[in-house]
Amino acid sequence: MTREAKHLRQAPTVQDVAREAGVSTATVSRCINFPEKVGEATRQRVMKVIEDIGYAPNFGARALVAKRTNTIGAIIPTMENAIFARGLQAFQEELGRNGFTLLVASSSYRPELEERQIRTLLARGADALLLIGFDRGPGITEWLRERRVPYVVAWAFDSSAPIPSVGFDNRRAMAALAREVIGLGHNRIAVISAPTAGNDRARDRVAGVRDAAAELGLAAEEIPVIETPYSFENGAGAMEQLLGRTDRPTAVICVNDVLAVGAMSKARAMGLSIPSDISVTGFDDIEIARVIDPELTTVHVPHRDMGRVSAQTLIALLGETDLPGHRDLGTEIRMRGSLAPPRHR
Amino acid sequence: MTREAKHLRQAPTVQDVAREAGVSTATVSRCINFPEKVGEATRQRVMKVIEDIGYAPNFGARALVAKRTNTIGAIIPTMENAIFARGLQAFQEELGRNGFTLLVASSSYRPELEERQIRTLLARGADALLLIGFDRGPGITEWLRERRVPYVVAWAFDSSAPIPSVGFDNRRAMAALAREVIGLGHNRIAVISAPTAGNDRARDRVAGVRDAAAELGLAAEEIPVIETPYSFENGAGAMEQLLGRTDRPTAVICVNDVLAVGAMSKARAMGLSIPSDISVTGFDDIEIARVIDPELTTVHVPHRDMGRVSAQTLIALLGETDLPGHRDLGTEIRMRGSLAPPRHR
DNA sequence: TTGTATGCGTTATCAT
DNA sequence: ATGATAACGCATACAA
Repeated sequence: MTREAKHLRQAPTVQDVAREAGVSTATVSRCINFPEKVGEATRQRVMKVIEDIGYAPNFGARALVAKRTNTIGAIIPTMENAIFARGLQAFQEELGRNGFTLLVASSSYRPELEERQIRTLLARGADALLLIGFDRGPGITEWLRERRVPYVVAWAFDSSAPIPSVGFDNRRAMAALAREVIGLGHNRIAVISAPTAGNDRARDRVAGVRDAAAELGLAAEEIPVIETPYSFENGAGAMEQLLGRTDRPTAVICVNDVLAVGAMSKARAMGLSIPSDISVTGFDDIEIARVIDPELTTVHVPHRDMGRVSAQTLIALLGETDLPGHRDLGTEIRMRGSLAPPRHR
Repeated sequence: MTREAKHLRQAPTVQDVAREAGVSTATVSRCINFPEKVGEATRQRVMKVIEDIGYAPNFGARALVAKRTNTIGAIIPTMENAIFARGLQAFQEELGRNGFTLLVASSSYRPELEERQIRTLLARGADALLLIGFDRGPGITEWLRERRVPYVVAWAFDSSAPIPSVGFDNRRAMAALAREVIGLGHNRIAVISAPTAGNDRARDRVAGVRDAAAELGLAAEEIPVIETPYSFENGAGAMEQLLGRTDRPTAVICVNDVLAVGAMSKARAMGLSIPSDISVTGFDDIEIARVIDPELTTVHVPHRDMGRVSAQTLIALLGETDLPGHRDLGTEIRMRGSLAPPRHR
C-alpha cells in the first residue's frame, strides 16, 4: 500500500528504470537518446521497463544539462485578432512537426508590455522568439543582441534589418492599393488607421497611402487620418467622424478589414450605399471580407505562410543550418465590390 | 577580449554573482526568493551585481529543484476558430497576471492528436492542463488520473464529471434556442452540425435540438442533420444540400456561427431571402453574427469568461486553495433578424 | 556494448 | 544574518 502510494506520487527516474532493468543509468539514457548505440537485447528490456513503470524524462533536469528546452516563444499583440490567431496556428503546427513546443504571450500592442513578456518567456526557457514588427525600444533590442537571443520579426519586412524578418512590405502593399483607388478617380480620400504609436505596420500602411497620393498628384499631407483601436465599433465611429466633415471623402482606406467592415456598416446605417456613394477598402483579407455585402476590396496577406516560414526560420537559426535570412512573402490586391469609381465628377 | 566574449556566451550563474558580491550562493538565492531574509546592506550589493552582470536564474535548474515550472498547457482544437482564440487570449492574460506562462498546442479536433499533445506538453514541464470538452479515450483519461495531472475541461459543463469543468451546458443551451425556433411555428427544421465524432459539444447541441423537437411534438428522429467541418464554404455546401430536398426546411439551425453565415450566403445566392423564405440560427455569437445582414440569431457564449475562469480554476488547483470545482457560466439567446416565423401556414 | 563518475545551476537544510 | 553542502534527475566523457 505504501509502495503503491509512493509509485503514484513520485515520478519514476532513470535510477528506477536502471535498477528495474538491471543496467546503469547511462544505458537507460542512451536507450532514449541514442537507441542504436545500445545492444538489441538490453534495449528491449529497458524499453519494456520504461513502458511498464511509465517513465518519462524529467524536463527540468534535461533542460539543465542540455541547455535548451526545444521551446519557442511567441509574443503577439493579441490572439483575438484573426490575422495573428491564424498565423500563430500555422506557427504552432510547424513547430510541432519539428519537435518544438510553443510558449505564448501577448503584448496588447503595448511595447512596454512586450518587453516584459520577452524577458518572461526567456526566463521560462524559450530557446528563441517570434516577435511582431520592428517597433521596440533600443534598450530591449540591445538586450536581445547582447544575449544572442535568436529571434525573427514577422508581419513586417525590412531586408536591411540586422535580424531576419518574415512578412511583406506594408508600405509598398498599401501604396499599391491606394494607387488603384486614386486611379479610379477618387480625389477625396481618407484613412482609418489603427494607432500608429508602437505599431510600424500601421504606420507603414498610412505612409503607403501618402506615397501613392503624392505620386498621383494629390495633396498627401492633407489626407485625413483617423487613428482608433482595432474593433468594429471603432471603425464605425471613425466613419461617422469622416462623414461629418464638410468635404466628405469619396473613398475610405482602412488599414485592416475589421475597421473597414465597421466603417461600412456605419456608412450604410447613415443611409449611404457602398460603393456608389462611398468606397471602402480594407487590409488583411480575413474571412469577413467575403461575408460582408458588398464584398470588401482588400489586400490579401499570407498569414498562415508567415507563421509557417517564421517557424522554419527560427528552427534553422537554432540548428545553425545556413541562415535563411529575410523572407518577403508578398501580398495581392483583391478587387471586390466595395470599391468603384466615384459617382460624379 | 576573451573575457568579454566569454561574458557574452556564457550566461552568468549564482556563482558569478556570489563571487562578485563577496557572498555565498545561498545568500544570492535568498536575495532573489526571500529578500526580507537578508541584510539590507548585502541585499543592495547583491542586487546591484545581479543588475550589472545581467544575471537571470536558470530555468532548468529551477524547475529541477522546485519540481514545477509555473507553466500551464492548453490544448485546443484550433486557434483559427475565433471562439477558442478569444478564450485562449483571456486564459493567457489571467495566467500572466498570476505569474504563469502558457504553453499551447492544437489538436485539430482529432482525439489521437490531442492525446499526443497532452503527453508532449506534460513532457515539456506543464504543471497543469486546459482541455476542451470531455470527449477523449479512456486510456488517456486514466493516464492523467494516475499521474495526478491537474486539469480542467472547458467549453463544456457536466457537474457530475470527476474533474472540474468550466463552461455551459451545450445541450440545454441549444434546446432553449430550438424551442424558440419551433415555438415560432417552424415545423420543418434541419440542422447543420460540425462533425460529432470526438466532439461532445457538437453532439450535445444536436441532441438539444432533438430534445426541443420531441418536447414540442415534432418527430425528433426525422430532423435531417448534415455534418461538415467548420468553415463558411462547408456551411454553404450543407445549405445547398438542404435546399435540394423535396421537403425544404423553413428553419436551419446551425451549431456555430461560421456554418450559419456560410449557410445564409448560399441561401441568398440561390435566390431565397432571409428570414422570409428561410430562417437561420447560429451558436457562439462571434462578431460576424452582427456584421452579416440580416444579423444572426444565435446563442451568446461567454468565451472570454471561460478562459479567465479556467485559468483561475487551474491556479487554485495548483495552489491547493479550496477547490472551486465546476463552473456553469451560462449562455444567452440573442434574437436577431435571421429568425422569423415561417411565411404561410 | 556497458558502467562509473562528474557536472549542470538552484534551492533548502543545516550549521555557525 | 550568512555560509557550507547536499540533493534534484539527467547526460556525457572516460574507462572497462
